[in-house]
Amino acid sequence: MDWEQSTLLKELTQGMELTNLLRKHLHPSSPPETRQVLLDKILCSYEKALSMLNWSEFMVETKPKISTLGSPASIACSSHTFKKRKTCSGWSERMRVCSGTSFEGPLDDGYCWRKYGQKDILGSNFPRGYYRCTHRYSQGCLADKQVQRSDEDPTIFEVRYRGTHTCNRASDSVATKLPSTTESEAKDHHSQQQEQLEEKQKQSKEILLSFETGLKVKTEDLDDIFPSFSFPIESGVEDGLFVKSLMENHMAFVSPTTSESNYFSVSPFHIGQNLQTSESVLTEIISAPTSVTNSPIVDLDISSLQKLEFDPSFPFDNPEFFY
DNA sequence: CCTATTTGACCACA
DNA sequence: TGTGGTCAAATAGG
Repeated sequence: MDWEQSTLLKELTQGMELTNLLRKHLHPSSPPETRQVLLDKILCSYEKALSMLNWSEFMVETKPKISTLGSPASIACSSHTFKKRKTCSGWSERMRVCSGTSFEGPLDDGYCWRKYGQKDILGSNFPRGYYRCTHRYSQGCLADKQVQRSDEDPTIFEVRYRGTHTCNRASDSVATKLPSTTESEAKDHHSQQQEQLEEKQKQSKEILLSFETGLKVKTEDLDDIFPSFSFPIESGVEDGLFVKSLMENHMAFVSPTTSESNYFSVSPFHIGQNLQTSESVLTEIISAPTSVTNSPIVDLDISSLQKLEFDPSFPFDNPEFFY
């Protein structure tokens, strides 16, 4: 956790320094663009710091409790095959990503994941893939996800997320902050790889965009499966986290690839910002169907989320953002 | 070379 | 002891 602490400290310190810098540029003679850039950078720093704190807090708060997630078989199979097994806590609720066609493989959610395992799951027809953020060691990003093809509908992928992304893809192309003896040579190679990566993501998103109309993200409220488990205090946290994961994905799904719209290539930390302002609304949307006992599945279309993702105060007109 | 994936081994936990 | 999660060596691929 030393890395996390130092990064947190660094982000907060940077935020303070930038604020001081901004103060100097408050003069009307100073160009407004500079203020805008500084403001954006400050927000970026603080959001990153907050994002890290959220993750730590989440780890502490949810660890002792039993996960509200059922076994993977709980959804695919009827309840008689369900085992009340404590899965690894801290996972977000399940999201079901449907491609609408027989589109091969799990959908690209905009992040770089590295597969580290695959396991056949008892009672499931399809194996579960285990992924972690590519930047786990380079940037200490602790985001994880599990992907499993649904038994009911093989075109649907059930995706579960754990942790939030603290990585910053924008910083990849910039020289790495970590001390490295082979920095210069690694940098060239890295930026080259980054280009390939971006190209790959671009292609995926283009495909995704063409699928947008048929794309569905569903969640299931597992309180129906765990009626005896009620965590009124934590449920808000969980909803928030779930929404965060959901937002991150939708963010990726709707990301345009054109160069003129930089906003959508923004880091997840900004999703967090928007999330905080609109969380109650989103939570309401998502938790509303929990009272519906016979249909716990929620369909969320892109447009409803897209509206919420837009922050009217966001500086759309600033091309320097994240550069 | 380097990075990503595959896959059997290993481990923790119930 | 069985299961799900993770590790790490082997392998693939650019």
